[in-house]
Amino acid sequence: MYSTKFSVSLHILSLIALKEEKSITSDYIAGSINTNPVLVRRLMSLLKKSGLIVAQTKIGATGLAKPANEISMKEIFIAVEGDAPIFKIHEDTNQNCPVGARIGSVVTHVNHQMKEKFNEELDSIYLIDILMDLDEQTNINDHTEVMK
Amino acid sequence: MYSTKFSVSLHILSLIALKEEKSITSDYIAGSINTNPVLVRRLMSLLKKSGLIVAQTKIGATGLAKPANEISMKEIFIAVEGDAPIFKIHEDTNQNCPVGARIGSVVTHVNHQMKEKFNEELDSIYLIDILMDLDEQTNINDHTEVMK
DNA sequence: TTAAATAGTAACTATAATGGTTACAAATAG
DNA sequence: CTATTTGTAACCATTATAGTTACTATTTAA
Repeated sequence: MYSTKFSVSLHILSLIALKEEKSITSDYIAGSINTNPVLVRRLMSLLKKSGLIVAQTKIGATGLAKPANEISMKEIFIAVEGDAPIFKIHEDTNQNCPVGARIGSVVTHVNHQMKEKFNEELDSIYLIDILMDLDEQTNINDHTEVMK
Repeated sequence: MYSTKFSVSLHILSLIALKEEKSITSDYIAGSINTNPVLVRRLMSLLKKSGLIVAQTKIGATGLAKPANEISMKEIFIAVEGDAPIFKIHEDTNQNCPVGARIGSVVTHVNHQMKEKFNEELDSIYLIDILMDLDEQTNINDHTEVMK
């Protein structure tokens, strides 16, 4: 199972996208997630390096680096989890066994196939969809007061 | 990234499916993988519990529990990696923040969506495909001697 | 110009999962 | 019976994650 990095990043990006002030700090974001600001800064640093958000010292994140309908889950996932294959492969199999000698390339092929489909799916969902889902929930449920 | 359990399981299942003797032991399989027999037995135990192979004390695995064209990657994956969601979600978000209170169900939805596609893809590949790939490789490359 | 705030990062800790190993009881073929 | 093999328990080393403290660099704004 992949770590919480991806889902926490969606939380961070949503807060930045929906903020009403002109900027938002890692301290504030950490307060919404209920975690440590350093953890938030680490993820924000990755999101910034991947060109998804704009942030600067002293004032915090000023916004998304591009519109929410141009930021796909794939970009976000790769930014924080990397672009590694889906599963690990045991190297160093016995080359004297016909199966041991050939299984590597066969499972690597399956691995690539899985990864391709996985990325396709990630690439079919955009940050705007997340924001719309959040908004829908807001209308359905009673309106919670803005965090203080 | 998922562990080597899935790819090692494909190795194990291939050996069992292609064996020429009437049974095959965890010791022999471990020799082809180049790992420890206990690790192989642990995976074989899971594959047996999920109804994919038949094995018994003293003689080892006698074969697949059903034809290779009826064993999907999904069954194998779930047998050894479980059916957990794709990524972890940070619980305990701040319920006083409108985003913190609602992001959980939104990312859970994305998680399910990803998992569903992932399973669909796993369910489109069968053990017979792996065996055919192995066979194809055997015909292309020079024939390695059977492991002794 | 200075002071306060904040990002960015290094370093450390605790926890959990993985891959590997030793050891041994239970089962069973022969 | 006995030798073999599965099925587990228990342990260890390594790695990744999540969280934390502490510090430097930057930069707004007074």
